[in-house]
Formats: sequence, C-alpha cells, structure tokens
Amino acid sequence: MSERKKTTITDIARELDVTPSTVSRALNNHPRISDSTKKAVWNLVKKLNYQPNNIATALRNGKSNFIGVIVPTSDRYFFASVIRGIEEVVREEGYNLIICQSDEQTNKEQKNIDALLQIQVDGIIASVAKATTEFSYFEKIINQNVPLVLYDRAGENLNVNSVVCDDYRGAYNAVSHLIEQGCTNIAHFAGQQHIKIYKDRLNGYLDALKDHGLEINERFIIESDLINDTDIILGAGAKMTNNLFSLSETPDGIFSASDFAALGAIKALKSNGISIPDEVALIGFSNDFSSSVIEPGLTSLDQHTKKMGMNAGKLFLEQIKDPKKINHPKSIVLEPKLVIRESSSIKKNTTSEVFSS
Amino acid sequence: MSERKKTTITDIARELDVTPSTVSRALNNHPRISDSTKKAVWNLVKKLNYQPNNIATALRNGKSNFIGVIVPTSDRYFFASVIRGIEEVVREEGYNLIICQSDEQTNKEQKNIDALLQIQVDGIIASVAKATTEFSYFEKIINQNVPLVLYDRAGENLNVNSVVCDDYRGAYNAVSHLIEQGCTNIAHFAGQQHIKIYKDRLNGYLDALKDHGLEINERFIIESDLINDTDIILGAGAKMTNNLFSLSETPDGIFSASDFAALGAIKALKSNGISIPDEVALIGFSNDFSSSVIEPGLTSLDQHTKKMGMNAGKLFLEQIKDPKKINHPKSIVLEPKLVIRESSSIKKNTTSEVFSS
DNA sequence: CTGAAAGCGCTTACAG
DNA sequence: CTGAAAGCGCTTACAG
Repeated sequence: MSERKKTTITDIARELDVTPSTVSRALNNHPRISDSTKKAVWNLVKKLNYQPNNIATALRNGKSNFIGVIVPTSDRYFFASVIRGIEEVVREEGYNLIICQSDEQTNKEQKNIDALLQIQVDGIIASVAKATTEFSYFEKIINQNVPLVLYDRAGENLNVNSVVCDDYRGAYNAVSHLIEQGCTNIAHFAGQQHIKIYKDRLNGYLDALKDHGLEINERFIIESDLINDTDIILGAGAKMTNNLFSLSETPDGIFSASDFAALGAIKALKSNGISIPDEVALIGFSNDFSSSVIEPGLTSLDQHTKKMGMNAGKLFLEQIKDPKKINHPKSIVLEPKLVIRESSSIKKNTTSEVFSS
Repeated sequence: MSERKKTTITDIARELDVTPSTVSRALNNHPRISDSTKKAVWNLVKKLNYQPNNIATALRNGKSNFIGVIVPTSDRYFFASVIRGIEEVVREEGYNLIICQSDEQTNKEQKNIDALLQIQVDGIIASVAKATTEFSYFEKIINQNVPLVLYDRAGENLNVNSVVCDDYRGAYNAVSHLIEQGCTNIAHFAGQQHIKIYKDRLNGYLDALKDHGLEINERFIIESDLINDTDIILGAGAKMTNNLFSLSETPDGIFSASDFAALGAIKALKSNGISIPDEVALIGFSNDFSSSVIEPGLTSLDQHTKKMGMNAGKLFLEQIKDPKKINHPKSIVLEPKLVIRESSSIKKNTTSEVFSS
C-alpha cells in the first residue's frame, strides 16, 4: 500500500517549470498571472487531483476558517437545529464548524474551550452549560481577542454579542393564555434559578399571575434541574405531577419550563384519569417534535431555533468583519411563539393540529 | 483593542534564554530535558497562558488530529447519538470531530468530502446519503489513503471497515413478532430499494412471511422515500395508511421501515377509530424517542446507535494504528433489538412501558 | 507577468 | 542536557 501521497503546489510548479509563487497566485486567481499559465495550472490540478492543504494556508494566514460551536448536548432537536442555522450562514463564507458538547458540565465546557483555542478557531459560538455559574473561561476567549457569540443561554455579565429568547415574554404569554382558558390555579415546573432563562420563565409566570389578579401559591412552584436525559425527565415530570395532585388543593393548569417534564405530566395525568385540558391544561417550552406526537398535543413555545443559529452566525460574521464593533455588543432577542395544541384548548376545541408542528 | 496576541514557543524560549527546540521538548516531556528547565517552562506557560498552536503542529507532523464525520442529517436523534459514541471513543486519543451534514444529497456529500480532505483530516467516518447510488467519491478518499469507516448505510461494493445493523434480521424478527401476535395480513412501508438497509428490511419482511406460510400481497408493500423531515413524513405515513384502508382487503399489521411513517399511521388509524393493536398492530424502525411518547407506544427496533458510533470510532483507531489491516476490512454487524410496546401487544397487554424507551 | 526569499509556529534528526 | 538548522505547504511584500 502506497504512502499517503499528496500533490503540493511545489509538485505542480516543478511539472510546469514555474515557481510555487506563480502556482499559488494562479490558484488564487491573481490578476497579474497570464491566462495561459492559469489554464496550465488548472489543468494539472484536475489531472493530479490536487487538494490544497488548508492547514498550511491557515498557519500562513493566521486564519483557520474554523468556528467552534459548543452545545450543552447535541442529543436534542433544539441544538441540532441551531447548528443547522449557524452552518447555513457561515458555510457560504468558507467556514467549517467544529462542534463540541459540554454535556452541561463546567469542566467539559472548559476543556472544549481550551481545545478550540488550541485549534486556533476564528471564533466561538456557545451556549453556556447549566452547571456553569462563573464565566472566567469565557473571558479567556475574549481576552485572546477571539470573537465570541453566545446563544440561548448567555452569561449575564459577559459583554458579548448574543442571540437569546425572550423567555420572560414567552412565559408571560403562555401563562396568560392558560388564564384566558379559565385556569386559576396554575403550577410551574421551574428550572434551576442560577440559570437566567429559567429565572426569566419563573418571573414571566409570576408577573402573569399578578397582572391577572391571581394569587401565587408557593407549593405550586416546583424547582428541579430539568435534566436533559429524556428517560429521566419524563419520569421526573410524572413524579412532580403526582406530588402536585397529592396536595389538598390541586392545580388546573401547569406551565412547565421544559417540554419533557410536561410530557411526563401528561402521561401521569392520563394514567390517573385526569382529563386534559378540561381538568388540567398544560404548556411546555421548546416545542420539541415530541410535543406534536403526544396526545393530546402539547402546547409549547417555539424558540425559532434555526433562526437563532442563523443570527448567531451573522453576529459572528459581523464581528469578524468589523472587530471594533465588539465594544458595543448586540443582543438579538427573539420572541418565542406560542404553538397552541389540544393540551390548552379548553373551550374552543376547533381544529386539532395533527400533522404539523 | 489590542491585536490577537498569542504567546509562542519562541516567546517562551527568549524569556528563558534557551532555544525553541528546548522549549518544545520540555513541553512534550522529552526525557533528556532537565527537570529544572521543564519546571521553568511549565511555570512560564501558566503565567503567559500559552496555548500550543495545533495548526502548526499539524502541518509539521502531517497529522491534524481531526476526524471528519458525515451525517445525512443531524436533526435526528439517531445520528446525534452515533456522534456521541464516536466522540467518546476518539476524544481520548486526542482527536477532534468535524461534523458535516449531507442532507441526504449526493452533491453536498461530495462537497463535504472535498472540504474534509482539504482540511487534512486523519480519517472520515460517514453514513452514505440516501440519494447516492455510485461511490466514486468514497473511492477518492480511499485512493488518498485516508482511513474511511462507514456506519449504518455502507456502500455495498466498497471494501472498507464498517459498522452496520442487521436490518434483515431486525425486520425478520419484527414481522415474526407480528405474526406471533396473530397478524396474518401484514403491510410494509418500504424505503427506496437502491438503499441496502431498506432492501434488507423488505427482504426480512418477505422471508418472515414465507417462513410462516403467509401469502405476500403486493398491494401491501408501499415504497416511498421515507423522507427525514418529520412534519412531512408524518403526513405521508398517514396518507399511506389511508390508502391501505381504502383497499378491499385491509391489513391487520404494519411493519414500517421508519418510525415517523409509523407515527403518522398511528395518528391516522386513531382518527379513523381503528383500534391499535387489536385491529391493526404496528412496528416501526429506529426506536426514536417519539415512539415512547406516542400512545399507544410504538414497538420499534433499537439500533444501538451509540454503540454503533463507538464501534466506528474503534475501527478508525485500529486502522490508524495498523494501516495494513485495511486490506482485510472488518464489518461489525449489530443486531437490532425489538423494543415491544403497546402497538404490537395484542393479547398479553401486561406491563405497559411508559417511562423508559 | 514571474521569481527569490522569508516566514507562519512547531518538531526532530543531527551534532555536540 | 541543549543548540543550530531544516522543513511541513502555503502566501506575499519586494524586486525585476
């Protein structure tokens, strides 16, 4: 078996009796290279199946054309969709993505950041791991003047470009919708409160209750880590639901900060013969594909994940093109869209949405 | 704003009054460097926050430590899980993954391959796009002596390492299970027959019928592209089901080569008041998360996706370590596991699996 | 229109 | 134990 033999610019130059400089320029379509040499070079390139060595170019140019993307976990539809959005935008400008998973753990997140910096990425697009409470590692990126864009979960005090959801508004609208449907005792499955998105969702919930003159019942607010493991969170959602319904006073609505916990709740309610949405209406968050699969369909908040990715990509490109702008970082805020399904359509059970999410 | 200033080995050398050679050796823990210099180097590395430049190392060593991974689409749980498996195995050996999506299209697949080769990946792990019928581009990888490992969808005549499912056996077992449950008229939602996995699934279906003395009804075999877009395939599954049930003779079982088509079928059957599994039993393929969400739960075939990824990673590492072995490529075949849920439990409706997939 | 030369940051065979 | 030198494959300012 022959060695991995790769044709180089030098090989082409030798064959054509010119210098590597000329070949390089021909390949880059430099204006002051004659058409005849360009043609000769191109022909030979085809014939020898020459592949430029990006690594060498990267070293020479100080630009790798890599963007590091950190996702807390790629097992979820949410993040896969964000990646698609990023890719669509940056691929056109010749960037390749290096995707890393932090698994929601701070130490993995830090390892990812170090690895990406060593690879000399031109920028990092990240969503902060749930466990992370302190952002010095992200400051490390900034200090090395590597463009950083955060999406969905942004560090509150980091002065960087970001694209996030208006979680407060989403929660507020969801709970208001439940109230409009006639719910008066609405429970909330909350996430860990050191994470901004979950704090915002809780606040949206609280303010919607207040603004509608409803009382807040502390026992109806259940905080948990809303872990991403689908098997576990389904069971956890069911357990929280069963706990809720062992109270003397029970809710007639649940707003869950996670779709999966809400799915577990639906399963638990059904197996206890509690009718949805008539006795209890539910709303989840994220509009995962499975919320259109379950019956009754789960009302949820679509976070425009692909759009989120595309915006993150755009912010990155802007920052690359005009590095000074970073002194005035932008935060793009997307308003989540309430996708209403059967789980919250108490009165007007008109068209049940079956085949689209 | 200061330039992106990166400390280099040369900087450290100058500061310590030694040569870059020494610093490089110290960093690589070379045995013939004194402990004192090593210590001095390490201290300065910490202090200056030195990050080795992997790009330079890659160029010098002719080894990038990148592995290119091509997935037909990362929107699906299936592939996300494979990636996890690969990553877990190869990360330990210092490899980073570059993930590309072909979106099931041959031209994107080819672009991905070219991009990966230019980036000088040390190997490529890929699953062939559905549209691809001819494998010259994969031969290009092989001709450049870049290790290639295929997973799930392998080119039939490509002589490379691969890890695949025993789709024939999985289908055979699924259909046999339906027959054991009492089904005698079993329909099949088939995929495109130029793709080996779908051909194998069809053959497993056919042979199971034959071996159990059941007749084959051509009108019960419906071929389609089983497109990955969840919204579309749900509707398509429903439509195929409605067509089936407009025939004079209707099936009492459906074996679908795709989970999503089966989900669509369940929705259609339910809205037509046809009871599952009593009147029609169903089995899907892939054991997507959503098959445990729908009610009744969809029986499906688990493909051990993470294990598939881990095996692909291992095959790659083996090949890197002993390049000669590739003359005798290995094919690891995983047996899919039938995960039985309510959709196929006609008689023995014992324990309904609710919170685990 | 093309060439000669230097350099991106690292590593390693050769020498001492 | 350490240094001087060459080179990985490319690009580009300088020169002609």
